[in-house]
Amino acid sequence: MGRNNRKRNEVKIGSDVLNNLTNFFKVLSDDTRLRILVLLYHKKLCVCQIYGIMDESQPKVSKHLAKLRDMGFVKDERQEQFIYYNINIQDEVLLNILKSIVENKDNYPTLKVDIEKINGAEKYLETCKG
Amino acid sequence: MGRNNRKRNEVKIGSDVLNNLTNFFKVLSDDTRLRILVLLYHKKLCVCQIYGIMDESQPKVSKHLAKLRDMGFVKDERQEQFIYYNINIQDEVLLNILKSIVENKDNYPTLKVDIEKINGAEKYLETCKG
DNA sequence: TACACACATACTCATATGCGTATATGAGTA
DNA sequence: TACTCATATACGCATATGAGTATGTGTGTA
Repeated sequence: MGRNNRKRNEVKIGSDVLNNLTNFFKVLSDDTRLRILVLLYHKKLCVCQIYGIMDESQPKVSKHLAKLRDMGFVKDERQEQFIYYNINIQDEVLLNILKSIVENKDNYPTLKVDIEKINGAEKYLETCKG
Repeated sequence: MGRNNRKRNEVKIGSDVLNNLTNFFKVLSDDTRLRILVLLYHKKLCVCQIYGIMDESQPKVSKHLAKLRDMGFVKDERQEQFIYYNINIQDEVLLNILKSIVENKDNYPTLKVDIEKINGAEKYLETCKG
């Protein structure tokens, strides 16, 4: 159930009927969030794995994860010491967009490298203990 | 050749390899631009037709068109008194995203209405003469 | 109960974004 | 050349956004 009773934002961004779409594109319009979503599209990961794989700072990744969570595109879940995030998108149009990006990952070297690192994701748990 | 020798921005936004993608999503993250792109995906239109169909102000539409043009997603072309814009996207991934949105226009009432108005686009030329 | 670890958040700052209003520009025409 | 029309841009404003640094929070463990 996520971070218990900690404050959540329950963000409601925009007011137009196009909300679903434009909010999703707002999310994808930032490199960090795009990379995160592509990662989570493949596999549930904990925060330290994510910023380990992406080689970004913990607060940066954490903040973007919070935004993704508040906008409803990912869900968090504690497992022992770690908090795992997984994707939470049902909308077919949105899923297809992610799918299409992933299928063409060869066009996007950064994403490709990220994805390749997923297979060694456990390795990045060691990243945390430092 | 567009607006002749008027200043053009030749915008170069972002620096990452993900540019193509994230810039496109930046474009789509604004309702106005999303609607414009969806319109132009169907048919070449002049400015007054666009803001007529969308029922938005001329400067607002014009400014977003300029942005779309500077980012290379549309092209402009004068035909007599009017300046027509058409879409200028070759990237298959990006085209597929638009295609997918259009195919699911039933989910997006605003887009659906816009698209339905395209068939009477000539009518909106009269909008201009006012 | 105190500590360590994984993660979240607050704060500050610089920059970007979108809007409305007013005005400029350039092509065509009288 | 003066005028009109379609479109583009400038300006000022309010708000949003992202980054880094520092610190808070809660769970598990010693």
